[in-house]
Amino acid sequence: MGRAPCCDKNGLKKGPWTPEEDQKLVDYVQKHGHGSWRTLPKNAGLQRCGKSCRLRWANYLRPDIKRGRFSFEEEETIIQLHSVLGNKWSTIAARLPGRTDNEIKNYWNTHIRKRLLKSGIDPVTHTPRLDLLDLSSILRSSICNSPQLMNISGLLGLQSLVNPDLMRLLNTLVTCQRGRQDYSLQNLQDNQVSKPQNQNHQFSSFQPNHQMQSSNHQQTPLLAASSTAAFAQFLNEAQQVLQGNEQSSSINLDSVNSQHTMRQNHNVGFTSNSTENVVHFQSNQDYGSDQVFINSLPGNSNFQLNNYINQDSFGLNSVLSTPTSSQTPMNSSNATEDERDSYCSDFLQFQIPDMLDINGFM
DNA sequence: AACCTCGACAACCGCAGCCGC
DNA sequence: CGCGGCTGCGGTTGTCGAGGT
Repeated sequence: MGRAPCCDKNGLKKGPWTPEEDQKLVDYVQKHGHGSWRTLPKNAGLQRCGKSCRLRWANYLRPDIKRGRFSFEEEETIIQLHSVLGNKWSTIAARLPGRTDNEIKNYWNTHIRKRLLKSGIDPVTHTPRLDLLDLSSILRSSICNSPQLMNISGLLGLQSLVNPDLMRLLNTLVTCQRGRQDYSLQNLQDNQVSKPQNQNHQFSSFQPNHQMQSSNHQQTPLLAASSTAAFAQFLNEAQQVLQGNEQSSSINLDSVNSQHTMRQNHNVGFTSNSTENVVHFQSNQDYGSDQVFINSLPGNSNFQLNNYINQDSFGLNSVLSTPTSSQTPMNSSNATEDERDSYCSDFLQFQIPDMLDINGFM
């Protein structure tokens, strides 16, 4: 219908607001309320269009606006809400008192989005991105850092707790992976000699990423395709085992560290096209009790990210609840940006190899 | 010291929906 | 019911300062 411009552009100022303009706007709104934004600038003696005034008031001058950096709880809430609502910034802002949609949008684009990408998560779909991931990174350090790790159950120290079939499957995967390595066991051992500290970390394969990086950088990078094929083989065998294991379709190691249950688990599920079995690499936030469990789940056959909140499998109710304080490295207002990065990449449990340039995907 | 790059965030633009006339 | 104005919303751009070269 040929929309008229929001205001007469002639003679109206644009760009950053001066303190004098801010004061005029604040004084006027406090005395009269904003009323009609269209007529406000004239009444307040401002050479601005009403739209500009409304934006300035709503995003900056409003008295109930909370300034300063976002807390971890706020950030967590934003991520959860965004995974459900998408770019509904105003709706998200309604759940964060004192924060504006513009502020949240900016924070998302400059902080959270990049962090998710760095962690291998598509910020739009909140699912892992195969094109960014090297699945082998999850197990690589184990393969390369410990000559005895061909026995994964030994690596995990869990023989008495874990279904031996699961251990055999993990061994299969590791063997498959290892067969693609160009270097020999001797090289691995030499490597180990050069990094004796790793022998003290039986759980090194499931250490948070920031603890793995130094060793990873010295490994021969594996192609994602090869690791995907290996993983497909692994899943195929997993399916067979699970089919023959009807009494328990869920092999869950949660009990191993049940004392460290967390309020929120952010689980990354790898699913195969040929099976509904999902392998979760789940990281607890205490940095010391990472877990692996295989679960038989119905549903998607694609890569998926499941956010389980209080056992509510991504229910809207839990997402929309006001976040409560949780014991994380992020709670402290003293948490540094690095700590936030480390934490986030930990619970998302993905790591983009440095050699991959993800800028092109951003 | 000058220049460049990049991150952060304020502000603008244009579209869509709502509502009153 | 349709038109036009107003507001809200989301995407994008502009500006500025800090840090690096």
